[in-house]
This record gives sequence, C-alpha cells and structure tokens, in this order.
Amino acid sequence: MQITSVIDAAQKLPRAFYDRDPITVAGELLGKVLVHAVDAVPRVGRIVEVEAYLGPHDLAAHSSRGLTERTKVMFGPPGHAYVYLIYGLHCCMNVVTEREGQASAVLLRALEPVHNLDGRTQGPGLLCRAMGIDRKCNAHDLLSGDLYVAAPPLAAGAKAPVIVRRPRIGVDYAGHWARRLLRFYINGNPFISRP
DNA sequence: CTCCGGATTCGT
DNA sequence: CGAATCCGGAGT
Repeated sequence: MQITSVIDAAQKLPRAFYDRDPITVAGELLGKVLVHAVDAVPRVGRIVEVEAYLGPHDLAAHSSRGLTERTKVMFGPPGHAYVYLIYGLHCCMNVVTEREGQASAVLLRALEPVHNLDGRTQGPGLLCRAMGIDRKCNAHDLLSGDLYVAAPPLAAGAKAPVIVRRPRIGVDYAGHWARRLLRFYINGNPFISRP
C-alpha cells in the first residue's frame, strides 16, 4: 500500500537532530515530513516553511518572558512539541530545540500535503487544523509517539531546494528582532503562507 | 480577581 | 481593515 510504504521508508528524526541551535534546525527541517496518526490514519505533510525562535533574549520568542506555565515546554528538553492557542482560535506547533534550559524552538508555518490532508496547510493555524494538532499535543515527545518528524526517502537525482530567508511574520512588537532573517522557506514552493 | 493582547485567519 | 474568541501573564 502506498501510504504505508512512504511512512515505513521515512526515518523518524533522532533526539540529536533537535539538540542543536534553532537556526540550524530550522533550515534542516525544510523538506522533512511531519506525521500525525489520527484514528490510526497517518496524516503526512512536507515542511516547506518554518521560523526560528532563539530563546529568552529573542524578544519575539514566548520564552523572552521567562519560564511560565505556558512556556515551560520551550525550556524543556529538545524534540518535544510546543503547541499553544493563539487569538483564542488557532493552534500553532513548534519543535523544541537545544538542551534543556535553552528555551528555543522552531515554528512550523506551512506544509505541502503528502497524504490524508484535507483543507489548506499554508499558515501555522491552518497547518495544525489539517494535521489534527491541538493543545492536547503540547509537550508531546516527538521520539515516542504518533506525532513526529521524519526524513523522507531521497528522491534519486533530486536537487537540493533553494532556501530563502526573510523576517518573521507577525512579530512587529519585537523591535529589531522583527527584522532578523529567521523565517525560512523553500524557494518557489506553492504552499508557502505568504510571498 | 480583572484586564490586556496575541508567532492568525476570514470576511468586508 | 476589523472581528472572532480564549487564556496566559501581569498587575491590583
């Protein structure tokens, strides 16, 4: 069966992948696949757009307000999902990066649908809705459950995608941090949330 | 306890 | 451009 073969061929990323600085992780997440099994049906999307949030010194990062009930997952060990509710309406998913205490993460902003995805996937809220990700997924270990990121099999002769770096979206309150080039996406991909 | 505003999306 | 809609975080 096609779906099973794709997932079997994919390789769940190890803890060490996430235990690096968020800029490196952000760039390398592009092209990986996000998988979430909902009612035993695996939903799969290719990550095409992300943003890096560097830590407490980054005024756009939630962790800049210190360790709180909401942000404690960001302060925890790498390879976990940080999922939060935004504007009372939508969920956003991050992967936690770096060692415990560093409080950095990468926000997943857009997916290219691969399997079992209905509706749009361009934008962090729409991505979570299509993947069936909500706050119950917060703090989920990406190494031990049915929500994870995997490396898809390398397509023969595939050329490396060109990665574009731009300022992050929706963080104008963060002063000069809003201008840092911490949004990454695959050049020309039609599933980017915004040009 | 009250109040404010958001790493968004949709419709006008 | 403004509404929707909830809750974490900060202040009283």
